[in-house]
Amino acid sequence: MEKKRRSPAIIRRLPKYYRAICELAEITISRVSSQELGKLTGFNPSQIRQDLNSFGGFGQQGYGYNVKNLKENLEKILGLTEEKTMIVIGAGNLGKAIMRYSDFSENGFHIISAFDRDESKIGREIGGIEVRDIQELEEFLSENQVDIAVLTIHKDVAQKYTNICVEKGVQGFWNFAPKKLRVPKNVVVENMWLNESLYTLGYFLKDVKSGLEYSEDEMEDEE
Amino acid sequence: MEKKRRSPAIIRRLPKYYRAICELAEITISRVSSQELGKLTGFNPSQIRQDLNSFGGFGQQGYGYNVKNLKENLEKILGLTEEKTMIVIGAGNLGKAIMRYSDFSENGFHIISAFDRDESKIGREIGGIEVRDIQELEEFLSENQVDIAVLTIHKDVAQKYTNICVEKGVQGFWNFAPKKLRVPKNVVVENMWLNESLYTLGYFLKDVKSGLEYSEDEMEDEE
DNA sequence: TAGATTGTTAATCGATTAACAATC
DNA sequence: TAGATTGTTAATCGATTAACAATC
Repeated sequence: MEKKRRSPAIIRRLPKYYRAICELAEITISRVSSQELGKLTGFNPSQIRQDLNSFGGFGQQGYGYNVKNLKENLEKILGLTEEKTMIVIGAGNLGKAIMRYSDFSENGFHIISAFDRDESKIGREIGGIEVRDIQELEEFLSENQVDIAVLTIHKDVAQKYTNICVEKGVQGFWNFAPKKLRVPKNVVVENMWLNESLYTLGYFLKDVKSGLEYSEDEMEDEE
Repeated sequence: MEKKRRSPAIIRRLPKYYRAICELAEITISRVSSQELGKLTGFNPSQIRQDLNSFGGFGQQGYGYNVKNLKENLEKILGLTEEKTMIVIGAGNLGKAIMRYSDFSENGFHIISAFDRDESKIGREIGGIEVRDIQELEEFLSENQVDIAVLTIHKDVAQKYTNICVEKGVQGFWNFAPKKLRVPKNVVVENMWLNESLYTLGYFLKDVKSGLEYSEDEMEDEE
């Protein structure tokens, strides 16, 4: 299976292919061409073929891709069939929102605990997940295998708790704190920076408003 | 000021430059070179100069960039000095988190109302913002100028409320619902898709784990 | 077999980086 | 003036798209 170039750009398209394929599977469509997949996702058919082919020949000439088969392959590539453990560090509004958002566990992402320093939160259960004293983080990590730490704490302490997690072998970080983290090479950080996203939106909005609707109302997919 | 090529890639770097410049301003550093800015942000100095220059000659040969000046220019470019109104559609966990996150208003992004269909939420105040009946959305939009709608509702109704907003002149959408929206050309959508982000993290994590720490422990910035 | 559509190589396009002249 | 660093053009690199042979 080890093939070809695989840039982060490719990887970020995979979930989009996966979503489209899931929708097709849901309405029990059994085959799809790169052409059709392109229509659904907004990507170039050629690009889709190349992306998928870099992971293996999932298609069949003259036929296209088998939906069920491709779905399974994408799940395997993305690792959605494997069970992953997560902890949430910082049970504030955002942390709570993530804890209550149960959809992740459908794809193997399980939150097994949350941590906070706030007395009033410690001991409570949110979305069926216990909130522990952040003081116990290190001990918890010694006793539990954790794949991903979700950072929903203040940016000023994000690095501190990242270090503790790294020390204890956590290799994945989903970072909502607007702070660039320093981590060792074999550790992965995925940033979810709300403010940067909003600023970007603000720019494009300003842009479009100053452009004064040059082409009124034609519907098109965003992106 | 109208100059050069400005790809989305450039625009998405601007908030990163802005953050770095803010940090410098905070510790009262008055000048910075593209070289130093590169160190702080992880971008190539050449790229930084080109990016900034596409908006105007903010620097000075032999000196670099004046921090205060560059900060102001970035604010102007990003439109952070202008006041923007936002509404939150869907006062669930995520919606609430955003309503309580007051930092946005520091840069001119003001949430003026929220909407939900849930009786128990309607009439309540969250983070100082009133939650209204979603039935009143259309009326509210007729009476209030809204720049950005934050979509934190279920994906199945995201398009429906987007249409209402578009109809009433809303041109910016910050979309947390995992659903590609169809909008007219002069409307901007910025997607914040948690699940795609998490899937991507999952992939890279799997990748790094299978790579089995080929180069133990060297610290480096992520990204 | 003919038609369709992939897999894969080649061509194009755009974005990043290097180089250097301009100039503070 | 000499040194530094931008602004800007040119070179490189990588990613996207087109083309087409392979093959179901």
